[in-house]
Amino acid sequence: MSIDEEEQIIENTTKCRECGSRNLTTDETRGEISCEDCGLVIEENKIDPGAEWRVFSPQQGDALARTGAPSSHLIHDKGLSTDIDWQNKDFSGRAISSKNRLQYHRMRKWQKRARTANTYDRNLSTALPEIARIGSKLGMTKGVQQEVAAVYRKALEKGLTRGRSIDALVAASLYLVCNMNKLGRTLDEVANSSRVGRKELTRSYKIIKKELGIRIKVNHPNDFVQGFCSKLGLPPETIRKTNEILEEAERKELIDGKSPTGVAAAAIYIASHLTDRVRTQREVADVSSVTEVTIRNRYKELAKALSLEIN
DNA sequence: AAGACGAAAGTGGTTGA
DNA sequence: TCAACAACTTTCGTCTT
Repeated sequence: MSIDEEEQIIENTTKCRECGSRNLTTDETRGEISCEDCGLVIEENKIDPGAEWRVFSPQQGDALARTGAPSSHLIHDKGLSTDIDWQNKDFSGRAISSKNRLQYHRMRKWQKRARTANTYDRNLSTALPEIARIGSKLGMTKGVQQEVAAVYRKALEKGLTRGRSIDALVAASLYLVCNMNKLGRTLDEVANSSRVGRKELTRSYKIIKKELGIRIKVNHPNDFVQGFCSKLGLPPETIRKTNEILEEAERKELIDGKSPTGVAAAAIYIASHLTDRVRTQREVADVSSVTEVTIRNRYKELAKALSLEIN
């Protein structure tokens, strides 16, 4: 790699490629680096599954190298099991004699069976692909998906799957992790991406939360601003304005008891007008999973209390 | 025609007896 | 377990641009 290329890479991770700002924040739990000014996610999945050492000579590389793929919660045995290869070659690549082939075949068969023998593992081998499926559908990073998998494992160990569908528990774990990390995914978004209905999801969600003793701080409108605004393609300026409005609203106690998405949506709606990047109530409603009516109601309250006029 | 407005009735969740 | 309740949704007619 040339010096230029190296500098380019360093540049890419210290400066926003959208607005050029150097005002970046690192979010450890999400594994994201994002721009404070425009909200662009610069780097996701920061966790580097590669080698953590630097190598200065080939000999040293060999000495340091451990073996195998990185461990992952997303594979039902964490990727740590050994496979008997389906190629009829031995470890050194030589062909296996025909005499031994039959024996190898039997070994493979039993290994495969044994690996998913107990219900725990069999459960995981359906659940984990599902986590990956919904996770990527919702644009979650691999790191977050791993966290979901970890929560799911705990639920499984507590025997929460008994009598419940795997899909429901997966969706619930996923939603839980979203809430824990303030990822701003709504209940509806998760329900729509999974195979379970909203009702089933909330039920499992409550159970899993209670049984695992996880406390979630109630969502704040701020948690959704970033996400909604980027879906609406709104500039940093509008995001800033939205946050100002929310801050003011909080001081005047207009937020408690209201759905945070509704408040966020209304604030964004107002901000979009104030900053001349107009979005309709319909558009804002669509990305925030609230109705126009709710936006109107919140917006009226906000406008009145903060004496804001939009035209 | 599109967007905003508001009334009215319906829905699902929470609370408290 | 049930009723009361607030927040929110759905639906629809009307007004404004």
